[in-house]
Amino acid sequence: MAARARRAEVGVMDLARDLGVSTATISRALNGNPAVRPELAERIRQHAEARGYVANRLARALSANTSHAFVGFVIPYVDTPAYSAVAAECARLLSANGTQMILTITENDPERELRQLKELVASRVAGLIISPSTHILDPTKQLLASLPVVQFHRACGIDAPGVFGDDEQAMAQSVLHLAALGHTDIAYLGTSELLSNGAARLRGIRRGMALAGLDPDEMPMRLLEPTRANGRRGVEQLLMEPGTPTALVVGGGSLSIGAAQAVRASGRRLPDELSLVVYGDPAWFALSDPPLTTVCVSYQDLACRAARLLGERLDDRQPPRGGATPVPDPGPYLVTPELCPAGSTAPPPGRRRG
Amino acid sequence: MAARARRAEVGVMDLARDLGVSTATISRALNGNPAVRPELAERIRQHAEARGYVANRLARALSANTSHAFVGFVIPYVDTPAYSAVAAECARLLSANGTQMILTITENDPERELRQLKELVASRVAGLIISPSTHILDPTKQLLASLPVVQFHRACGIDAPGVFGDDEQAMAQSVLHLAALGHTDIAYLGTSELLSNGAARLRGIRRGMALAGLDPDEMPMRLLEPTRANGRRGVEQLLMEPGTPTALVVGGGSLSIGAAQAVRASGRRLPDELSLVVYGDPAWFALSDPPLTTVCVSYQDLACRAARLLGERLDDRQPPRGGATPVPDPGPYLVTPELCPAGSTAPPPGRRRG
DNA sequence: TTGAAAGCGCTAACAT
DNA sequence: ATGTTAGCGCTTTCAA
Repeated sequence: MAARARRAEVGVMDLARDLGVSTATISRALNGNPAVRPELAERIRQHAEARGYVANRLARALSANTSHAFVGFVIPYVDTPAYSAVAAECARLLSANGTQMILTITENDPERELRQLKELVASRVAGLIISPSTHILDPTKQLLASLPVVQFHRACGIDAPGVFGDDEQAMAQSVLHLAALGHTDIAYLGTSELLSNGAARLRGIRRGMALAGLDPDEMPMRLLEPTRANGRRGVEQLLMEPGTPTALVVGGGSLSIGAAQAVRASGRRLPDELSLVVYGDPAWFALSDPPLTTVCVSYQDLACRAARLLGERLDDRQPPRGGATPVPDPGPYLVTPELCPAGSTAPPPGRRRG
Repeated sequence: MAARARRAEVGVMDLARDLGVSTATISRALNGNPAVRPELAERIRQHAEARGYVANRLARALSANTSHAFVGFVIPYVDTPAYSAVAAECARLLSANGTQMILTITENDPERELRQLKELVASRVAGLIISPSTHILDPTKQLLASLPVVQFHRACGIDAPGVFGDDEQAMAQSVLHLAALGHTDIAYLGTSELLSNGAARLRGIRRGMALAGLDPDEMPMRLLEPTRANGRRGVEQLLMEPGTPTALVVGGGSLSIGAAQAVRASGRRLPDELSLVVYGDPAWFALSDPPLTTVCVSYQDLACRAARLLGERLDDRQPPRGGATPVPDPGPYLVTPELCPAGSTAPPPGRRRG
């Protein structure tokens, strides 16, 4: 009997006919509009349920010209925890809000980013969570200015709130940690200064060096696009240079994985022959032996804030009148990474022998 | 001047008025309908571009009652490569097709899964790529029967194509590998038999045991929900049992990570005191020392096939008449994992000393 | 408290 | 080859 519930596609009109009321009443009841007599509303809801009615989100969003049906989630990659953890958390929070998340991968390609952003506004997304590509295009910036945006991990000079790791602070700390152990020859492998987070990390490193009484300009370093391969490459280059460093700090998650591999491949023993500080999610490094001293970032925390931030921004929609935004922008949220010292850092060889 | 391009929201009507043609012509031109005079079509496209027109996907999808605007991507988790790699690849392929991907995380909760699936059909998704939850609900199955679906990693007894790792084969191989080294006390830590892949892996293990002349029923094993914590727990339990095994096979990605950690924490040396075979993406285990013998799965490969499969299914839409599907269903696609022997497997202690 | 009717922005018959 | 005219399924004035 009930099994023949094929693609019947029940709509408001059907419900209205069934119950002898108007589509308007149906709509109101289903949206919890208090103007409907409670008893009637209940009956309508039950009937809708019984007939297996599911509202067409497209029609709804089209009609109510503003809606929370979709938000866009735009990231360079999804197969690294820095992004996937945030994606997971945002999906969860948005879903609880009845909003669907359109996932979009840019692979750090500015053209692709722009194209996909256009498609997203074409889908009338209520807002956007984005980790911008390195070389963001101008039209992209303009687009971003036209709707609620929350950025994370990377900032791209637009006027939108964002959540970021407080990398500068953490990186400085890691240098001081090494210096306290007695290291003076510290090398840095990090991410392009064109990335806002790359720049912040480098600033931190330099500040740490200065605070430790070392000359930042003497420091051997490599700034590369953040990939595992570059992590390996960077280590190989840095360890081949004259005046080999006794300690290496890596500023970037993917770089760190590659770097740790390369260090092991080079045969250098941690921490006897080299001290190593990596960056990222501790889970990545769980298997390495010895455990690595890590600048730990809580991506979960970051994700929560990003999602919540967008939630607030969406609720700011339709400020009744007047141009002044009542909610003061609290500036960027900083998630403070924590330096977790472990077995990969120790005094340098010279010190230990002396 | 051009800077005041506020939220002007150009629509087909505007373009039509500008150019003195009808909205129908605009629509046709923009959709590449050959019925429009090429010159006019070109002019229209240029004007649309110039005015910064972006078609409203919602209106489009609502009007053209069938569309490829959205597909749903439904997975239990996104922060593990088994899923995120597939998500990335699908997003890429779909995007090239002008389709947006709605990401949905079930966290393996059947209720949540059903709810989200309903929301997806409410958004009139053209199809679905899904890795079903463990205890899928009956209404969920019915829903899945009503639209093009491709499943991956896990099968849930619905009539839909899918792509899976050929785990049975690979797991059998790993047992044979250990047996060839001389192991007779082999333990297995795997995933619930309720999961299709858990069942397949266990079948493989048993087959391997039988082929090696060992009694599968004697084998110590634990079948747990696939999490890292359970990986640790399982190892602790198995290594505490009387008649401690000399080799351990782990069937599951997250389990493997936890297991590797627990083995190290237990102080057992690989491969001298214990041989270990893990399962999953080699990248996870890149840092472990010694390198782990791994059943390697190409998630990228799997992802490609899944996305392509859905592409085909979507093109099958609207079979003009007649009920017979012209394209024969090729059955499940199997991606064959590869056993990569490394330093974590060796002859058992007894053998070596003898 | 409810209904009638006008859209939302686009596509697709059906005319011309 | 182009225009006219209905819708798609819902929300939302405006009236009653």
